[in-house]
Amino acid sequence: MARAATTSDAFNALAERRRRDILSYLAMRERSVTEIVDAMEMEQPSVSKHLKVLKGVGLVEVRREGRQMLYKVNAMAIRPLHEWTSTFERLWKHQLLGIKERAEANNARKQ
Amino acid sequence: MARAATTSDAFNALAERRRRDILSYLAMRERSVTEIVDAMEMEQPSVSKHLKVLKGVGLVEVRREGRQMLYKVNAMAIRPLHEWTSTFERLWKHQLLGIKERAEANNARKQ
DNA sequence: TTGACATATTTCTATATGGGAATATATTGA
DNA sequence: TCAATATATTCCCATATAGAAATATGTCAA
Repeated sequence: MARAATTSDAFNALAERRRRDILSYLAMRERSVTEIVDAMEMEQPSVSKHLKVLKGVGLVEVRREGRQMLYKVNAMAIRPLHEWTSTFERLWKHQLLGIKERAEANNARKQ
Repeated sequence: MARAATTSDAFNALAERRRRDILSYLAMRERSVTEIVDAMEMEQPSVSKHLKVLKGVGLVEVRREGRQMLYKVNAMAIRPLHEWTSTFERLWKHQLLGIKERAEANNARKQ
């Protein structure tokens, strides 16, 4: 078997940096494909293909306005990622606390 | 160009479901490869390869104990994902609020 | 040293990609 | 109807998988 399809879920779709960049750009507001192309400095066909993947997993929504296609983020689709990572939050906070404590113990020794 | 390597960053490494499962399992505590194999119901070589990818991006750490290799999560490496998704939190909360308001307006109309 | 156990690596293969280039489709205004 | 604008699709190709199978490496205990 090969890697899971980019369109299989949000995790796979967002593995690609360019698609995360596009989503971040869309976070401000709805944008046309041309606006995305200009902002991202990518070829238009590439942008269209990335948008297709994002749409495939429900990360963006589209509506037509004349000849333009206006894309916007569907933030709800990002929640599964946020929630999965949140289950580890306790762990890294614990890690950070350990680092802080060791640093303070070090400082005390140096005084 | 093809897809970015699974080892290029945490986003790519975690796109694979099996690797997320392994990390979730390790969230409880340090585990040997055999324990992971038994829990995940995967072939041992597959587990070793997934662990190699996870280690490659710093998502796990290993230490040897006799003939066993004990793997544990490095939760810090998950933070970039958490933080990236957090930038959209405001948006989905806004979405949820909208859904709630529409539901309430609907209820009021039906009374 | 040898055998058993634990883990890692190699080889193979089908498959899906991302980008580039070219082209197709859709919509508008004249 | 036609040209211009906006977007999508197709074709090509180098590349990196994940899993299966076989094998290699490392460590201990007797």
